[in-house]
Amino acid sequence: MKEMGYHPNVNARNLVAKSTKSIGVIIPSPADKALQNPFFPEVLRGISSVIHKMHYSMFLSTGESEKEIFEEVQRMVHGSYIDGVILLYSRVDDRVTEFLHKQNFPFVIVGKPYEYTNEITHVDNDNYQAGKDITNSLIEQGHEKIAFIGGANDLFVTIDREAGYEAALTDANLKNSEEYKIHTEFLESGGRGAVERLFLLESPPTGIVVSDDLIGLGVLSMLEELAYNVPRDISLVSFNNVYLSEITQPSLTTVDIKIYELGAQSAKALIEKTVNEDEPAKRIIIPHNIVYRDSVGKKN
Amino acid sequence: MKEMGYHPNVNARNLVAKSTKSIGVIIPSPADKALQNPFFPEVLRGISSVIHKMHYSMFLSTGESEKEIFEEVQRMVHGSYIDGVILLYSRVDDRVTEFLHKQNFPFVIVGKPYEYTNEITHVDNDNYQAGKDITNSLIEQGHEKIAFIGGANDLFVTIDREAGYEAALTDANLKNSEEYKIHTEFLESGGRGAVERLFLLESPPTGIVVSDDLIGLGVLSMLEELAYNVPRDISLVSFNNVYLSEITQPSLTTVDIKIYELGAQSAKALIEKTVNEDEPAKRIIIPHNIVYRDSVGKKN
DNA sequence: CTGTTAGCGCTTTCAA
DNA sequence: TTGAAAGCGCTAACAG
Repeated sequence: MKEMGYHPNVNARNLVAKSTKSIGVIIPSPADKALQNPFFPEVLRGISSVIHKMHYSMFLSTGESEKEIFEEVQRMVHGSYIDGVILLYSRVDDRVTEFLHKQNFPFVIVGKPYEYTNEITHVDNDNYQAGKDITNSLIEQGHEKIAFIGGANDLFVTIDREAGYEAALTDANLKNSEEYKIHTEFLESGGRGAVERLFLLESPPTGIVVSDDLIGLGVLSMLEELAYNVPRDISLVSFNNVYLSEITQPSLTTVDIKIYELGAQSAKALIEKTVNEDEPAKRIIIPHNIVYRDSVGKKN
Repeated sequence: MKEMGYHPNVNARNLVAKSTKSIGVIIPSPADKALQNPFFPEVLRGISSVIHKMHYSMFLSTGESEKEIFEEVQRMVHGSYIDGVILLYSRVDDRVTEFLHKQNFPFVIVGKPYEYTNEITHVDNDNYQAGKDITNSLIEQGHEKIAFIGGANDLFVTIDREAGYEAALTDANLKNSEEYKIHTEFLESGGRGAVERLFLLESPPTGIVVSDDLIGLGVLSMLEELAYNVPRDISLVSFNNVYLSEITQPSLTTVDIKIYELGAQSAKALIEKTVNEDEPAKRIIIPHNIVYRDSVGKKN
């Protein structure tokens, strides 16, 4: 009967099984910007590793706008393209999250949900603690004037890491001034001015905590142009431990947030959820650790 | 009838329509390595832009091994998960290409197919010409001793770019020596030795053509560690014009191969092929141009 | 234990 | 123009 060359038709099977063994992965809009950050390829790797192991497939959604994403998610969910979705972002007042939650459709967030924190399975780092740890690593080297440069501040990562930075400062009885905090998309020209202003201050910082390796790379380049030497004149630390941070000159001290693991665990949790209807919501925290490299010097 | 809240079921529709309006995108194995290179996120962007416009979806295949990829492609094709596939690589003696071609399944290659070049639709740059052009840009600055550092040399990109480099040298009556050519995966420690050896030569190069921005970044970092100044001591050019090349210190002169366009055109061609059974095979060449930045100096 | 049948949700065809 | 019916390829339920 099934001699050479028979292959089941997925659509027919899915139709009756009411399951597609596919999951949707949603990249934040605008996808073109997001994909610039090595964070995403790396989560994707993590996700796809377990996806494959479980014989699932992966639909990638990369809308250009929030609206486009929302529509695609709607289509995917209602059309039963997919069994579940992984959200690679968490934003304040996000329609997609709202929708998925209302529909009671299986989904997990990589990051921290804005609302319904206890009802939505999410996998995240302890970004507050990570912010504290990395800031302390600067304090331990004698730095007392430490600035913070972060990306979009409607993102929880930024908020949490910044809060950790502030807490570390406070714990060490160090000045915690607004002048020392910058929020910028580093690729924009605006970022440059902000960094320059930092050094025009009466008492410029000797250390900088940057919320992301990619921004860190931009800052590094800026600093070099402005003729500051890292780590001699100024120390720099960041987050993510993306492969870039190893290659830069000097290499970056950064907190390794285990991006791959973030992806793998989220996929695992999602599949469990799709398989078992009433798998409870949970929060999965991936431990971080600091990777010490060459961008930090002792305060002299 | 169709008041609020009706959504067609894709599987039912696909079953009868014999079309899924989905395409598979195959990332070369091992996907984890490949995804490190910003090239892929960027093609993905290009692909997804037209995919969305046409209301198609995108299946991402990211196997860890050649075998895994092959199996997934088989599953996707036979199970009619997808209407067509985009191959993001072209390798010598590739099973996947062989399979797709034998099956007469719609697919396009980003790059140059090894066999059946005239029967397989592919979108590519003129990498030979690009290699020539970028090498000439070095020659025009007075450089006569120019080295070439390339990645895996079973990839057509590398081969073509290297051939262009050699042609430019020959055309200018310059020395074309084997000692000047290195093939390496820059992330491996081996690469370092190879670069060091270059400068131990009796007559070390004053310019380097690197086959890829990512490798370029690695070389840049190495050079800095070895205390060579770019562009003062040595000039560096590369390929791809990935966002990184703008951010490095110094920024990289590189050939812009329009990665986004590569992706967009391949998706467009594929969809045409899936829609129209006997759309003829074609070769689509995306024009390149050189982006001049700060990594090149005049030979002094 | 093997074989037959109903039905998944849609589109397309054909009849009214 | 509108409505009923057949069938896409499979799985699950049921009968033999």
